[in-house]
Amino acid sequence: MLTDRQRLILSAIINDYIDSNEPVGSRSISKHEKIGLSAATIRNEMSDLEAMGFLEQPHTSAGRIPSQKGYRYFVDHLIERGRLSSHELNVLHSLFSQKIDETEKVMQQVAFMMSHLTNYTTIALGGEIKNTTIKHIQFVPIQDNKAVAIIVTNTGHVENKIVTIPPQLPIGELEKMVNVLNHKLKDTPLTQLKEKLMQEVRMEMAKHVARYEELFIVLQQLFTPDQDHKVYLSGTTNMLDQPEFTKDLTQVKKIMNIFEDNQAVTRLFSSVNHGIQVHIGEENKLTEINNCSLITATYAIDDETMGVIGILGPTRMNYGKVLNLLDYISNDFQKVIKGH
Amino acid sequence: MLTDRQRLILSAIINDYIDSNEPVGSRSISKHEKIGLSAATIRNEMSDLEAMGFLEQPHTSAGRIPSQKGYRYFVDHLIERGRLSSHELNVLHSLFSQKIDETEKVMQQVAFMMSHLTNYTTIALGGEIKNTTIKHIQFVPIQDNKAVAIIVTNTGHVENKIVTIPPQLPIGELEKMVNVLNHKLKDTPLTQLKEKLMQEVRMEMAKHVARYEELFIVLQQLFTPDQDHKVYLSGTTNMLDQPEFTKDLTQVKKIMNIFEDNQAVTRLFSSVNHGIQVHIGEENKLTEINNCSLITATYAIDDETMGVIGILGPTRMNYGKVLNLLDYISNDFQKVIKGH
DNA sequence: TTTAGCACTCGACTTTAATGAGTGCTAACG
DNA sequence: CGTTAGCACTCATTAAAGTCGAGTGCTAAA
Repeated sequence: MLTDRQRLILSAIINDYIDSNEPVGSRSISKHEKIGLSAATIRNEMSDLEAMGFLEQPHTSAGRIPSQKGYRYFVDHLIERGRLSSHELNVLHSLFSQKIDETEKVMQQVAFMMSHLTNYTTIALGGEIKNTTIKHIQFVPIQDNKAVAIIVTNTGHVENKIVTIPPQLPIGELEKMVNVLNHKLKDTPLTQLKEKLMQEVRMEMAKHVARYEELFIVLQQLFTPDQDHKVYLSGTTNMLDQPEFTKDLTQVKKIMNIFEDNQAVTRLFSSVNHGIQVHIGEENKLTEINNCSLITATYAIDDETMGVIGILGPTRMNYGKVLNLLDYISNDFQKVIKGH
Repeated sequence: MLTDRQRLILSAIINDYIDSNEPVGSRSISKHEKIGLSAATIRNEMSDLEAMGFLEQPHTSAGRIPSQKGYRYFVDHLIERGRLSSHELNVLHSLFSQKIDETEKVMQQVAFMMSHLTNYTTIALGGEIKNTTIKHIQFVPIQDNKAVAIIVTNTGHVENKIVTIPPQLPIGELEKMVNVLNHKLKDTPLTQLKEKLMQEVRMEMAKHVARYEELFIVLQQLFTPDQDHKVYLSGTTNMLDQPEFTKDLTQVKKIMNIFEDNQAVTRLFSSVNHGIQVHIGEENKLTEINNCSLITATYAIDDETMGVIGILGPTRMNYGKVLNLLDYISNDFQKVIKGH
């Protein structure tokens, strides 16, 4: 579809634009080492590339900028993956050597480092429920009729929720229920939880526990998935450094408001697939970020998909750099969690 | 120190400036209903007020703006507290009627509403440890040598942390330790925790638990206060609506970066006293917000101080409105937590 | 003590002109 | 036939000059 020369030129234009955020002119391209052509020739090619939809012209007498289609082609075919710089490697290794135990802290740290290495906003989603199993369930009474329900998963995550206990419940019934729960639900994947609860647990409770219907209602409350993903953010203000956003603050506001809204963030990530993915401009779910690109990477521990890291920047973002970093993090993430 | 007339004029100027964000001129003040004076007279008074340090002049031929001292005097002596508007009351009542159980959710909700009612940024700090006591301690093993330590407080808050268990610890020793802990630490205020741990618990463990030194190290890790306050934010982007900040984005960046840094936030709130407090401009701990004002209110449940809500805006913020709202929330906060 | 009048200041805004990077097109060149 | 030099034209950006008006300080009169 494109000649080698056109690919070379397109690539040069996009790379230049990513650096400068200014329409790229024919003359500056013709000066590139690898291209031994005059500005006039470049102009002809540019004109063709524009006709094919890879480039756009902000106004008649300006240079060209990449179109969404241009970026897509660039990401899919032209991008050249480099090595990480020694600085990047140092930062990442310092991260890996930290042996942080709590997943929360790790997430926060990873997000922090990514945003600092890229100068884009990093969004990390934790706690994918796939393959997580229940390790332990417990109720701790805290007031007359309230108790904290605590659920521990095999990943060491602790979920807790305050529940109301039916009044005048005979002492011991709660304990019986907990026994049933632990017996029946231990090692149950969260995905099968609901199902198992409604069937096995219900039956077992009917056998052993007095007033089980009331208690069962409590359980249903407890296990209904109110949990949005936990969102870890870092570098949100990096948005303010991008000249394309600084010009229109209302847009930055809209974008940053997304960060405060867990639901919106979850929606944004709802179509993320396994591995590394690039969502360019209007390919994104939320119109607010239709001139941003979001690069997502799922990460896993012991081959269990755990969550997603996303890097959000302008469509004119440094795809190569971000992809390299995410590749690295994504592959070696378990090392961090497990402490090298 | 100030005549009644001067107070009236100062008040009028500040109120005008809060609305308009523009230097206030003598003519506009002389038009005020309550002031039956000509612009020339106002000018003389303004000149005096400036000499006394309550007003400033951006440049020779401009109106006056309040100085920090002016705001301080305004807040301390001139501010008139009004009633909440019916809209505000509605919003707050809808909040109170929600019966949300989890403190986390409540905090988030309160922050959300405050930021929407004020159009300033709201920062809520949860989990003041004063008067919180320990209700239950437990260890749940999750891998060979790891366990989740869970601490439940009387407020229903659950703290959890992953700890490493000494290798080849005889089964049962962990349990023994937990028994000791629960026995000795139950109902201990968090403030006395460290002390009690080092003395009573240590002794008791020495008696009953094998290899207690190793386990004790684990405990020390567990109870060291790594816990920054949990920070709930809402309306961070409201900063971008304030014209004084829009002009200098680097400043907004600095401010918003604080929000991402738990430590900085905690420092910012470190000097907060009981009740409602106004921190104007340079009175604030962090230089980044030296042209902001922070209004803080401690809130309590059952007379136990729980945490702080802070509203952050430009020094030219609507003190009256915010104070009214915080007063209300602060007094009736328990209702929300307890579900009316 | 208050006020009207007046000259003066100075930021904000508008207008105009100059600049220059970039294009498209045409004609010549190898 | 692809490539390139030349040239007229476009148009955003920047700078300079000029206008406007809100506001002040001071003086003198009520």
